[in-house]
Amino acid sequence: MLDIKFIRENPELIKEGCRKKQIKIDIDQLLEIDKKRKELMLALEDARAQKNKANEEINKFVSGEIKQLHEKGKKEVIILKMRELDKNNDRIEAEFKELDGEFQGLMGLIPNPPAPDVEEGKDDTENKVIKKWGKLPEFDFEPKSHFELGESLDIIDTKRAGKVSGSRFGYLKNGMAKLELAMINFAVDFLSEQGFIPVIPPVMISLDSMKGMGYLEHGGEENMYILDKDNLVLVGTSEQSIGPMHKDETFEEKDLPKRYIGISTCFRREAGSYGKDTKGILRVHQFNKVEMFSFTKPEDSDKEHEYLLSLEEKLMQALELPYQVVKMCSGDLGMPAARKYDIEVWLPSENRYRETHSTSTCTDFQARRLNIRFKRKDGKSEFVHMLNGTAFSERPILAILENYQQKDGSVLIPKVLQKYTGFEKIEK
RNA sequence: GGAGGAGUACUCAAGCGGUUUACGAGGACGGUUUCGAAAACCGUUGUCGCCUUAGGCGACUCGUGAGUUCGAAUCUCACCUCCUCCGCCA
Repeated sequence: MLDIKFIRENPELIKEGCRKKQIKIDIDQLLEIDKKRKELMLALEDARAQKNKANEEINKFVSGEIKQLHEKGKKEVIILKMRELDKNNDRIEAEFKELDGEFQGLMGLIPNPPAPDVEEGKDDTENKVIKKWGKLPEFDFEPKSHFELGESLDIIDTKRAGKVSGSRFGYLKNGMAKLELAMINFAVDFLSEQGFIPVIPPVMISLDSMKGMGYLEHGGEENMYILDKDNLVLVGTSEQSIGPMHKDETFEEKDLPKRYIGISTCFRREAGSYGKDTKGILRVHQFNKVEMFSFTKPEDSDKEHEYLLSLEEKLMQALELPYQVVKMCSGDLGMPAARKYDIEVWLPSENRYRETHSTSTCTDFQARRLNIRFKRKDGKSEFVHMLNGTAFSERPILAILENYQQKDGSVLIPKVLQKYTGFEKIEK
């Protein structure tokens, strides 16, 4: 949700933001509705004020004295007047509610405009690589893909998962299961040291919460598992569960930035990705992820975004995996994001980089919807800024398998993870 | 699943149809005082809007939403959340 005051004052900027994100919304129509809505609101307030005033008249003649009024026939006159006021009130209120519904509906569809430094582009083909790190591995043998390794080492089982659950699921077994736990523990330890608060959040959240995070509009619900009977949604990332934690709350200025690490399973329907990445577990309906989430003051959010990116890089560097950083163009940003960076890891089997991390700043967009504020020293309250970023998911493990594979078919474990796994190698 | 009880501002907490402008206490912030601090005292401490120079004024706000009434924190209904007891349970 954007600030209507800001839209009134900067309509061109908002129009440009919508265009850059390739979302069609008639801002002029919105402003027209806003104007009428405001007039109606004033009329409604005035009508209510009249009613309240008339009521005060009656209040002057409480209990016993009201009988006196009655005798004089004055009560009937006042009450008749009240009925008139009531009618007027109801009429304006009904009119206002209708217009307000229209207004809120339109407001809910306007995306957060891209940050000024984000380049315009239509889709992911126009994203820019801004950094490369690490040396690509060289093999003196034909490297296997993660799913070939998974099968030969008996650590990933998609066949049986197909039998039990369907496509895009997998069993992680043996060394793979331990490696995943090791990576989660490593990330949690690393980020705890940075002051992040570890959280295992609910993975089912209310539709309201999901709406507050801005992921239900513009077809977003297509990618979610919605539990109709219970009005719940399975989260696609723990961000969706952590953001609404502080709904309707006001932080003290000294408590910001507030940083969390969410550890959760994530669920995605992957609608519209038929035929893509069908082998192995690169793209699955269910995976575990460690996620960073920050609440900051507005003036700190850009700095925080760079900080989250730097932490993601440090994590990848600790695993010694070659990666590149990609800055997303405007057309590839979601509804709430103002700026987004991806980290893509090198996958030898595909001979290209694939996304493992993503960090976004949503500025005050989500905070406005969820009503999350903070109080400045002078007592004024403002909306916080909210940011998120991946620490680790299952994809980096696949990258470990492929980048650390040996000629004999075994896989070495990155040094930093060895104390967590308790072994240095996965072998048959 | 059954039976009860409760949700009031940042926190605790009174009020249970009309002198409520939501009592009171604590916390936080600002001020007076002080060499400085404590204490004391005086303010401020929800959201939206209108007119403005200071500063006024209005609407909304007692879990949420409807309803009864001239008038609702207070009465009625529905829903949400929490607590206690019973049952079931990792």
